[in-house]
Amino acid sequence: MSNINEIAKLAGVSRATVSRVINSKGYVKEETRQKVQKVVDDLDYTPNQNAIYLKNGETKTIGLVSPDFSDILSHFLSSFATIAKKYGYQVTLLLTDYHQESEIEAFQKLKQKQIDGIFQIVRSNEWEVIEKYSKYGPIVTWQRVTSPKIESVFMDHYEGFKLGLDHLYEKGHREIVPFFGIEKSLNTVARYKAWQDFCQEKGVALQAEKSRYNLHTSTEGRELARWWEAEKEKPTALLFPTDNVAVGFLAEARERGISVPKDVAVVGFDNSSIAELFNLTTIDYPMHLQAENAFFKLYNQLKHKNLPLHPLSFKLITRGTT
Amino acid sequence: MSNINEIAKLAGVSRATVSRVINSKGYVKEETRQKVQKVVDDLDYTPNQNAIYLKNGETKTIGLVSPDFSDILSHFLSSFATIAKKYGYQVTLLLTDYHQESEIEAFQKLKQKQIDGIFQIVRSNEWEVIEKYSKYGPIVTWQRVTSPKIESVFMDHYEGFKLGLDHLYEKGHREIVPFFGIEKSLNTVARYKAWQDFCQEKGVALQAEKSRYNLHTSTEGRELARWWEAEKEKPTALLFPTDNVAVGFLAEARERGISVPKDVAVVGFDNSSIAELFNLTTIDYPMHLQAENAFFKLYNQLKHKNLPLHPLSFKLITRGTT
DNA sequence: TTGTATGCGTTATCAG
DNA sequence: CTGATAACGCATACAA
Repeated sequence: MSNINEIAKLAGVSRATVSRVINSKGYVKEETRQKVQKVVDDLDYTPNQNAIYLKNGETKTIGLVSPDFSDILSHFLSSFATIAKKYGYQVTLLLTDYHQESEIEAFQKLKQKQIDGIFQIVRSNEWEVIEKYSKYGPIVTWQRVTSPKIESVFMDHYEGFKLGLDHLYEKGHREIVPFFGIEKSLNTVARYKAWQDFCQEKGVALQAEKSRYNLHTSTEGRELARWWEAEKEKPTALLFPTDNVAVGFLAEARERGISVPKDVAVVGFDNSSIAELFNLTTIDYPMHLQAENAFFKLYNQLKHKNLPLHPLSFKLITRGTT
Repeated sequence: MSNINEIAKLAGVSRATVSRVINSKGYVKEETRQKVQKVVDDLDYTPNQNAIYLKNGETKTIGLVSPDFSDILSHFLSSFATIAKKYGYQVTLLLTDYHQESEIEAFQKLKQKQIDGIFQIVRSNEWEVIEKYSKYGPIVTWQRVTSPKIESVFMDHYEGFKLGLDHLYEKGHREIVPFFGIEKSLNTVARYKAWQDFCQEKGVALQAEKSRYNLHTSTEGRELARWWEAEKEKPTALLFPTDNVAVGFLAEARERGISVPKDVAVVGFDNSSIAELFNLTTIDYPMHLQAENAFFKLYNQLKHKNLPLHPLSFKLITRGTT
């Protein structure tokens, strides 16, 4: 279509001047600036990004590698993309569908100069395979990893879950049942371990048969309220995998006349905005800051800067449901 | 890093020859081919895609524009990406989060030569705004649209839903309750209209209060089984928004000793693979073919070809649940 | 304040 | 079968 040459010719200036106008860089007399701008507007000209990428040797784009559309991804992405944009970067989603080859393809984009860095939610290939790509650009992951080449923004959910359990114990509860999200995820494993250790430490019985996995929606939370009501030996406190599930429970409980926390105490997880609306005691999980840190780590490597990172820790937010 | 020049120097040949080896194009003596290949392997060389894109004037990439991660998107994407790959195209996901400006940014990529064409699930901007971008590359959409510039693979769900309702009527059912997916979606509106028209045509009562919206998961299907069981005036037939929801109903029904289709007839929607496993009567919704058509339409415009399109129509698949 | 010249890394045409 | 050379569209150092 139209290129910088054409604009230059029509405006009666050199390509360099057109470039200066487009990028508002360097000195341009206001008069010529307007002249050039008019031609740009008239021809509806937009620079060819591939030429710019090639010239600059960077794409100002970060690849976000994930095996699928998860709930985490969607939250993470929005925080990550926002902070990235603030620093002039775009984010492109690279879905692998749990295929190792697709993941390799994503990393190849780093090598092929299509993206400047990668943030990886969950890996499919071995770390040794992934590590090799770090020489083509920075790689940061959400998972726990001990590699000098790959940085991480991992948070140990063991700590967070423990916070909730201890809080309920202090409130006098001895019949605590926790629920979990994705069964095989490392975070669920860590949370489960916290439960195990808690039971052993406090000498209370771990009633595994009452717990459940793969809970995500508020609809499922509602269902749990019906389950609790029907249960003969009712637990006195429940610890939910997300605020979302917890508020489903609260909504159904309210409709059924179950009194929280009198009949049963409820603790959520995430401290999402809905938690406050339901006056829900929850564990603050600073995913937003985690996403910012992830970007900062990439940016620091890319631009040899030293932007400070947010300190990350789980926090108990005590509200009215305990 | 290493570029084609370096390879050429080390292999003692010209850039042109290296290019021929890399792309297996043109004549190269086997001996020199091997010599070059060795250097390529040794240096772990990969061509810079931006240079290739610039040179070729195309990226062999289609942008898939969607406002969010929907269930539809995930299914559509996998079919679409598969057929695209077969023709040498990649697919990149462009999420707009329902923001008009984000959608514009996605279309800008067409203008900036970052993608060759666009498939759009659901628009946020007016068609007049979107149309303007069609001069930079082909645009195909999943929605209904009458524009000479934008092609569509729209299917009217009215037809499909009608098929299910008529089938149940023929089987003698007069107490039919349909359920729906996303409340405001155009497809839901079309399905609802089919229900209205059906009731009027057959002279049966439309019991809107028994129906429900926003049903997606099999867990929600299970819940509907419990609802049905508790209901005093039980409908004799149910029409579900997706097979997924329907099989949840079937699973729960089985556990509760509800007999299908004796106690209640069940019809799904989509004819997904799970439908066959549950011997579920359903409406075949050829999304896979729709995705292929979407790509073919883009490809035909891009390459001035004339690949034939699949004929698209809803089909009733009668199985054991009616 | 503006223009000239050069290079980013690749492919394709044309000669040899 | 191979190499020199000219694009692709842009940004920038340097000169003017």
